[in-house]
Amino acid sequence: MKVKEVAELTGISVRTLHHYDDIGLLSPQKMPGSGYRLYETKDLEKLQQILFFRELDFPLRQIKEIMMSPLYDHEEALRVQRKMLIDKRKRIDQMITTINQTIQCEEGEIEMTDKERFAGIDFRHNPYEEEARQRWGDTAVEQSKKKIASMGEEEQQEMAQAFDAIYKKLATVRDEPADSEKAQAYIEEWFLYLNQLGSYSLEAFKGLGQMYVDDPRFTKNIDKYGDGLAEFMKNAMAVYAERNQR
Amino acid sequence: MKVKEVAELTGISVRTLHHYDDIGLLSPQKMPGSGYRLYETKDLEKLQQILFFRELDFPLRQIKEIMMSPLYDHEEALRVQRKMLIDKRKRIDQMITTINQTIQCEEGEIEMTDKERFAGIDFRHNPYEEEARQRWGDTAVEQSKKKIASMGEEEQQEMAQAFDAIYKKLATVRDEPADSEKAQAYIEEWFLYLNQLGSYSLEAFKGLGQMYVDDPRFTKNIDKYGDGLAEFMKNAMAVYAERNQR
DNA sequence: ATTGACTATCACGTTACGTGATGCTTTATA
DNA sequence: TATAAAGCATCACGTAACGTGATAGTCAAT
Repeated sequence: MKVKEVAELTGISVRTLHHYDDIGLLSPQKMPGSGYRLYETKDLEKLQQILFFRELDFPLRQIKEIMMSPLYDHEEALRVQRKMLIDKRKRIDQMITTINQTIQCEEGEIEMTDKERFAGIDFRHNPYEEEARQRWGDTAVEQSKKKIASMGEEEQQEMAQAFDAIYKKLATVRDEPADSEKAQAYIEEWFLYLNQLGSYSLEAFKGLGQMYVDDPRFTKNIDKYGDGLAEFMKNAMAVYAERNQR
Repeated sequence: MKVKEVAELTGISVRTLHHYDDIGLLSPQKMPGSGYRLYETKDLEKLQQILFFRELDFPLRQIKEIMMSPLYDHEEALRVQRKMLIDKRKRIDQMITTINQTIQCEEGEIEMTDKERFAGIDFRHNPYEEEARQRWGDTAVEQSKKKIASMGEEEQQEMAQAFDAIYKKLATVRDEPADSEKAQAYIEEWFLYLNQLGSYSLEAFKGLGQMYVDDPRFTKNIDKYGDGLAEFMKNAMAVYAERNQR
C-alpha cells in the first residue's frame, strides 16, 4: 500500500505517516527507483499499535521506546491497551455524570462542591498511566533505551550491528568457562560498549546479567544467538563485576 | 482562589491557567497590588466548560469564540457536550472490540480485514464533530438566514435600514487604507451588528468578506454603494479578524 | 527579620504535526 | 503516444498548547 491508501484506511494524514517515518517510529520499505513508501501488513499492525498508544496520549517518543524494546510483546501490549481504554471509558462516564449533575445544579435541584464540579476531568493519577509505567516504565534499562531512541537512523543501524557482533562473538565462546580469558575479554568489550550508552555501575551490570536469565523474554531474545548464551552471559558478567570491584 | 488551588482542584497546571489568561480565554480578577489572579465561582464554571471542550479536542481559539458569542447558552452547551461525550464513549467501545478481535486474530481464531483493524481509530467523520460544527461552527451564515427568515416584516425593514446605514458609512471611507482607524471602527460596528443576528466567528467574518469579492452577486450589490467598496470591505474585514484573533 | 512557599512576567524550547513550495513518478485520458 | 492529472518525495517554515527555567516581587510563618 502507498501512503494515501494507508491514510484513507486509517484516517490519519499523509504528513503524519511522513512524520512517523522521519522520527523512525514507522519506517516502511521504499520502492527502489521511485522512493515511494510501501506499507505491508506488518507495518499496518505496527501502525494500529501506534494509534492505540496515541489515543491513550502516549508521547511518540515513548511509543517508539516501548515498541523498540527487546521486552516488547505485541499481544501483551494489546491487553494493557485494552485495560487502559476501559479506564478511559470510566473517566468519560464520570464526566457525563458530572455534566448531568451540573445541569441539575444549574436548575437549582441539587448542590455541588467544587471537587464534584471537576470529577472526571482531573487526569493526574489515573491508574492506567500507573499500569503503563509499571509495565514499560523507568527501569535501569530505560536510560539506555532513551538514548537509543534519541539516536539518528544511521547511528541506530551502527549500534544494532555492534550489538549483533558482540552477541555473535560471545556465542562462539559460550561453552568455555565463564571466567576464561576470552570470555572475560568479550564481556569487557560488552561492558565498555554499554557504558557508551548510559553509565552502568558494576553492580548494575551484574544485575543486568541476572535479568537475562530471570526474565524469559530476555532469555528468549538472547538465546537466539545460541542456546544457553543468556545463562553464560549472566555468569561471565557476574565474574567480571566481582573481579573489577576491587 | 489562587492559581495553585485551582490547579490542584482541577488537575491542570498553573502554566495552563496563565496561558488561558494570556490568550484571553479565562481572565480572572487580579488582586490589586500583588497582581495575583483570583478565581471566583463563575470562573470555575467557565473553566469547567473549557475543560470539557478541550477533552473533546476543540482548539482553544474555537472554544474562545464559542464562549464569547452573544448566542452562547451555558446549559445548551452542557447538553451538546454530553452528547459528544457519549459518542466518544462509543468510539472507545469500538476500539476495545477492535482490540479483542485483534487478539483473537493473533491467535488464529478469526480473520480480520484491514478496515476492521482500524475500526474506532478513524476519527474523520465522527458524528459528534458534525453536531458541534452545526451548532457552533461556521454555519453562521445559515443561522443568520434562519433568523432573518423567522423575523417579522417590520423587523426586516429595520434591519434593511441598519444595513443601508452601515454600508453608506463604509462607502465614505473606502479610499482610506483598510487598516485605518475609521475603517476599523466602522468594520467593528458591522461585526457587532452581524453578531446580533447570528454568531459570526472571526474566521467566518473574514470568510464573509472574501465572499464579497468572490461572488459577483455580492460584489454587484455592495458596489452600488460605491465603486470598490466590496474589495475595501474584504480587506478591512480581514484586518479586523486578524487583529482580534488571539 | 528572615525564610520558604507562592506568585508574576518574560522568553525560549518542545511536540506533533499543518501547510505550502518545488520537483520527480505513475496513471488516466485524449 | 503524448500530455495532462494525480500521487509521491523532500525541504523548510509555521502553529498550538503548553513545558521549563530565570528572575523578581509577595505573603505567612517562624
